[in-house]
Parts: sequence; C-alpha cells; structure tokens
Amino acid sequence: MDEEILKKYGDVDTCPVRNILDRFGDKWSTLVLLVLGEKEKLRFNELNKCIQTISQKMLTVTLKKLETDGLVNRTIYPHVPPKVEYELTDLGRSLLPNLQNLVKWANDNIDEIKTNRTKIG
Amino acid sequence: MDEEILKKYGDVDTCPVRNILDRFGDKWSTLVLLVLGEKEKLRFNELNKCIQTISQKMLTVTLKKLETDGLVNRTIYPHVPPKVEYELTDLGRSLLPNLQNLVKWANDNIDEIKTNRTKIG
DNA sequence: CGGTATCCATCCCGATACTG
DNA sequence: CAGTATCGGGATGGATACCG
Repeated sequence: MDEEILKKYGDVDTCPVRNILDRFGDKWSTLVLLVLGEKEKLRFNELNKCIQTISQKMLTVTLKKLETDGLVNRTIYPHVPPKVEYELTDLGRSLLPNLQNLVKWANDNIDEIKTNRTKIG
Repeated sequence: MDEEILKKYGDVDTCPVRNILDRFGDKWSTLVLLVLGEKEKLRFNELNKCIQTISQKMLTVTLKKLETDGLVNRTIYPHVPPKVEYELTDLGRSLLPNLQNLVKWANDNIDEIKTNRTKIG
C-alpha cells in the first residue's frame, strides 16, 4: 500500500480532512454557510425562510455547531421581542470561496450527473 | 426576505447545490474521491486499507453511488481470484480540485477550529 | 479477492408542544 | 421572535457470516 496516502487520510483523529468532513458532512452546515455568505447579517427567522425545508430544531443545532467552531458569530439584541443576528466570522468567510466553487461545479455538472443516474446499472 | 437567495437555495428538487450536497453529505464519498485522486487506479482492498476505518460494506455502497453518478469507473478483470480496479472519470477528476481546496483549507485552519471548540460556550 | 445478505445499534432529524 | 424539550420513525453504518 501507499504509505503516503495512508498518512494523508488514514487516521480519523489526526487527519484534518476527516475531522472537517465529520463536521460539515451533515445535511445543513454547508447550506447555512452559503446562505450566510450572501448577506452581511441574517436573523434566525430569515435563515429559516431562506432554507425552506429546514426545521427550527436543525437550524438551531447547525448554527450552534458553526458558532462553536468559530465560523459563525451570534449577536443578541436584548429587545422584546428578542432579535438575534447571525453572520460569518473571518474564519467562516475564508471557507466561503471553497464552498462557492463547489456550488459552481454543482451547477455546471448537475445535468450530466442526473443523466448518469438514469442509465441502467 | 431576499427573493434572490430563496431562488438559489430554496427548493430541494431544483437546487443543484442541495442535490449535490445530499449526495456527498455522507460519511465517505468525499474521502473516497480524494484517495482515488491520489492514484491512477486502485483496487478494492487497496482503497479499504487507505481509508482505515471504513467497513467493506460502506466502501461498496459508496463506490456504487459514485459509479452511478459517473464520477468513478469500475473495471473488472475476469481473473481467479477476481481483480477490480477503480478510477476517477473525467467528471470525477473535474471535481477533485474543489475537494483538494477544501483539504487545504482544513489543514490550514484545523488548529484554530480545535481551539475554538475548547472554549466555553 | 471482492463482494452480498442479514441483523442490529445508533443517531439524525422532523413533528409537535411549550417557554421567556 | 427565538428558541428548548421530548418523542419517535427511518436512514446510516458497523459486525458477522456467507458466496462466486
């Protein structure tokens, strides 16, 4: 076997890629980051409406994870009714171009992929 | 609300990003693509060894999905014992740079993220 | 060697109800 | 408005045994 590859992707604990993938390989994280990248700041319910099918629960969970990782910043305005705004941190913004490249690739190639899927295995 | 964002990420069925994310937002797909990107061709058991903790089942399932999407090519050599080789298709190779950028970002920022995670919420 | 088939634990995530 | 708490179904994925 190729020792080089092993070192690069082998170990779950030390491999940054796998560490990151474990985090963003969920249903919503990437999408939330992309939507936040479209605006300076967004309120909770605005996010909820942008990502049509996300549940309130999953939006909360996802935002909390992203906040923990330092990718998203959360600001509470002590109003009644409460107002909470979310925005990308510098770290979050540094990730954004990579995700947007993925978006571009997806848009460019989705037709081909869909065609492939319909072919007989 | 921002209609533009809604159009871009709103609908599950028509949005390519979400379609793609649904596919690669699993535990193994991205990793398998990255490992395949390191070599011209790899046999089943070579892949299995590269990605230490993946089970035989999940490797099979993941490879089949990637093959269906047309990202990976599967070649059977009718030997005894059988020999099967996997390689990226042109489509698969076109995705690779995007994933490698993500790897680079992960390597560059994993320390900061890990530090963030240890901070008190 | 390169799978398949089956069983089973986990946990993701949606629905619903409730709160400050 | 922006959450939290709880429940439960279904998908995810690991372990094991078997097959061509």
